[in-house]
Amino acid sequence: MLSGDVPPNQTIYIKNLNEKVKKDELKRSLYALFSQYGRILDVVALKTAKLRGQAWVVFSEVTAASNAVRSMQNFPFYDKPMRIQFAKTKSDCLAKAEGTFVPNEKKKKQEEKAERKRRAEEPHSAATANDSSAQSNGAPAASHRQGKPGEQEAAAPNSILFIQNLPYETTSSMLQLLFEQYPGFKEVRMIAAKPGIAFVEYEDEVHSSIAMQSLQGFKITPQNPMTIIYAKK
DNA sequence: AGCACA
Repeated sequence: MLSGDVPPNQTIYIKNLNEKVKKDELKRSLYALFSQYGRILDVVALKTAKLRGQAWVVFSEVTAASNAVRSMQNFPFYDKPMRIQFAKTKSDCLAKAEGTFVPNEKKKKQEEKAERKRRAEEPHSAATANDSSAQSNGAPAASHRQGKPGEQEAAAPNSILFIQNLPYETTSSMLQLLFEQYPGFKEVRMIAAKPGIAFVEYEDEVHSSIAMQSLQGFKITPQNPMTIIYAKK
């Protein structure tokens, strides 16, 4: 019904993703965005002809996946509304975890597919279209639970937030994806000379406060729970 | 639109 007739499971399938976004950035942003809902075990995205614009996010809990499907449905991500369903088949990382992983099946499937295609196109032995360009990268690993909010002393409320403890590789566009979820968002500012921190501006203190509460301790990587305080005036 | 992971 709601989620494309696939029964709930730990993996969500996302389509209608912006195909211009590089695979690596896409994975990181998806990780950042979806770790709100629970521990993420894997993010899979391929840029092959048939798999671009789609991704899989594997959660450690079905409930997390369900919440993600519900809450992030049509979320404007890189200017395109995400379409989210449950994945049709079990992710390899889950099969591996429970010891039911069968690497042969995958090979067989690929062969069958290639053969079918070959037969359909040409009865003779033809060359196969080899479009596999998949590679793994420094993708997300399992994260810990959401940390408790930082214990820093509260400055006076301010429409500008000061973010600390960001991973070195954080970009302002990544932060924007995160912070623009909350109403009143205006802009993210980072300083090239000062990695690990950022300023995020909202229309007023009310809106900045809500975002602060919501994203306090948010982890872009498992080692980096962000600390958010009001910027000094 | 499109359901993979090597």
